[in-house]
Amino acid sequence: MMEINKKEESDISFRIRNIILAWGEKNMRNFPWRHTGDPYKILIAEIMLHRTRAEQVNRIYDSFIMKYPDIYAIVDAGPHALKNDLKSLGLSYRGDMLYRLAAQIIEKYDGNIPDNINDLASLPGIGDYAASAVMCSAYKSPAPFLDTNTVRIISRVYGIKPTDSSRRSKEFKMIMNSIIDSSDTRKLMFSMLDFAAIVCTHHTPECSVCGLNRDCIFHKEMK
DNA sequence: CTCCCGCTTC
DNA sequence: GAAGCGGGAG
Repeated sequence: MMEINKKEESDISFRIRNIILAWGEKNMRNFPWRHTGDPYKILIAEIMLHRTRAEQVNRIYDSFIMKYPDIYAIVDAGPHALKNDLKSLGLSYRGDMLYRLAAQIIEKYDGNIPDNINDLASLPGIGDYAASAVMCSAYKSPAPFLDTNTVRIISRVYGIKPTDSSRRSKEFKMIMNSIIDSSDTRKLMFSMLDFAAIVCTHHTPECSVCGLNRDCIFHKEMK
């Protein structure tokens, strides 16, 4: 009984992993923060991406990094200048947050961005998602990305109704870990984000061209 | 677990 | 109206 469930579970994880990775090979989007291993640049991207579309961030990201090449440039600039340069992204409190973030990294960590999930998540403006993104992208740790997009894929395929707390729930984290297994986590997570943004969209998902439709409970119920 | 945030895009 | 590579506060 338990054996069968476990096997079916791993079969689905296996198919999700490979289908998403194959899709990503051809369709993964190409943002500057996805190619760097510099924890600072990834941290900046995550602050900007907070509840903000990637295309929107992409418009200002390069010039922002040019203007603020490191954590000390952030502190030197001060909250007001930062708020002004982040204005087009909305959520104006992020200017202050970014300043406090940089100041705390300098004060507590001598300017070095922490390389463990607990210290990262204790920083202002950095929660589970951003901490995982830094661990995965900068420090090559298999940390899962659980955001509205990846949660949507899992909730649809597995038929679990998503709630506001799904992205922090143990259930979704465990499923995501089973999908990651020992694959290239960074590539898989970016592929998954883009798959959700392009195929498994919130409104009118492209189920007819979705490689997961055979396994997807959401799709089965829609037919 | 629930609610809010702020602007842009859909 | 709702939602976005979420995080913090209640």
